Amino acid sequence: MSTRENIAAAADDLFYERGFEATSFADIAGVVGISRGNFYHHFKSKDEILDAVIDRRIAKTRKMLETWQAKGQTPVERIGCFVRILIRNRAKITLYGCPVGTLVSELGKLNHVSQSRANALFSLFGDWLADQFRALGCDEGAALQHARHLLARSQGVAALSQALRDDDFIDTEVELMLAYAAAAAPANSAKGD
Amino acid sequence: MSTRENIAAAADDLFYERGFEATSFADIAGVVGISRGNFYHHFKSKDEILDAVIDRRIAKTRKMLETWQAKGQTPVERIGCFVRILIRNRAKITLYGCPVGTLVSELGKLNHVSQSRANALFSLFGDWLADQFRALGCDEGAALQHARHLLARSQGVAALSQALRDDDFIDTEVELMLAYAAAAAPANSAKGD
DNA sequence: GCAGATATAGGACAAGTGACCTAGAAAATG
DNA sequence: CATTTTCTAGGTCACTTGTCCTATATCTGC
Repeated sequence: MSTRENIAAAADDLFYERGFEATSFADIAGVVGISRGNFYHHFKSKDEILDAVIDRRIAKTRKMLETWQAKGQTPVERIGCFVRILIRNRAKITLYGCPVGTLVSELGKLNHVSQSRANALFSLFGDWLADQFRALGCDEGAALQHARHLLARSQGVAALSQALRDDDFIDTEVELMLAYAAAAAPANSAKGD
Repeated sequence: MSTRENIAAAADDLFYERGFEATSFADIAGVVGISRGNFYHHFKSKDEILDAVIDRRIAKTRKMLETWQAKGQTPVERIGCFVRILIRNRAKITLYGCPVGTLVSELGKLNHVSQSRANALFSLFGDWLADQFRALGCDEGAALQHARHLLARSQGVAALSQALRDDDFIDTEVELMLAYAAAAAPANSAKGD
């Protein structure tokens, strides 16, 4: 892996674990094992590193969504893949929250130019989820609403699990979200509504 | 209002709008209109200001919950008061997220000593919500689960509304949460389940 | 009006920040 | 091998941070 990629990878972790502003060049340099002055050969500024980190996360997310999509499962099962990230990444989420949500929140408070770029991560998940609900037979409006609903629910679970520390809480909420997805198809939603 | 209270009030706003770490003494001094050196007559450190801010928020929250409790409404209506904070504070939430959630998240990433103190704010809302569900006839376990569920949902809505910007989204989710509360009483939950 | 407590201003401090520069090492290219 | 390009280390820069100090102002009780 190139030095540039090493820097982006280290920054990715640190921005997640400590936050963007709280992470210094010295911190990243310490992890990568290079000198501080060397940064500016690869990135012109800290903001440029942030953009590289966001690009990295977008690429990783895209790949992850494609994997879920290619598995040939039903839309409900694919939505299950999304929901179960909460379980798969439970340890880190309990400590640092959702990587997307906390970054967008911090950049928003900092009035940072790259907030809109970070929001693209939300759109990535949101659009993909909406596709699944459309595949379930939902019309455009319902698909969007369901997608945002699950996005919000997972954000909430991540945020609260950082405060609580109750492992059962995540499991319970994941089950509820899976049930929500299963009941979202138009034929079923009439019954549940 | 005393200078000490002025400092705490200004810090309260700034910590919410910009974040704890991103807010400097110079920022607070600018808002209050005093000199930087004057702080240390009222607070020994920045962390002490943070504690004062948390105390302030706890007191305000307690008062708010008491108001809701004293209104003599039904438990479902009281839960509605909680859910509708999202609408009442929509403008600020869209810009800065939930004051409780974003603070707890930031302090968690900073490994800050006062994170547990900030978590008390979550407990305040959580315990109160659990009381309402208990009043609805839910047993201890169900009441706790419902309370955390709504807490998480409201966190998620706040987090997502900072990214989206769609006013309809908040309204839709609030309606769904109100419906959830209305259906939570044991007699009704059997029907909905 | 005086003495003591309280409050305020403004400067100084060391430490850390992002940014920049230059000299030299390493790698690639001819 | 020589030369050009790419990379790296370490120092320096101006600036900001939280913290602390001292001199002055304001208020309070006698």
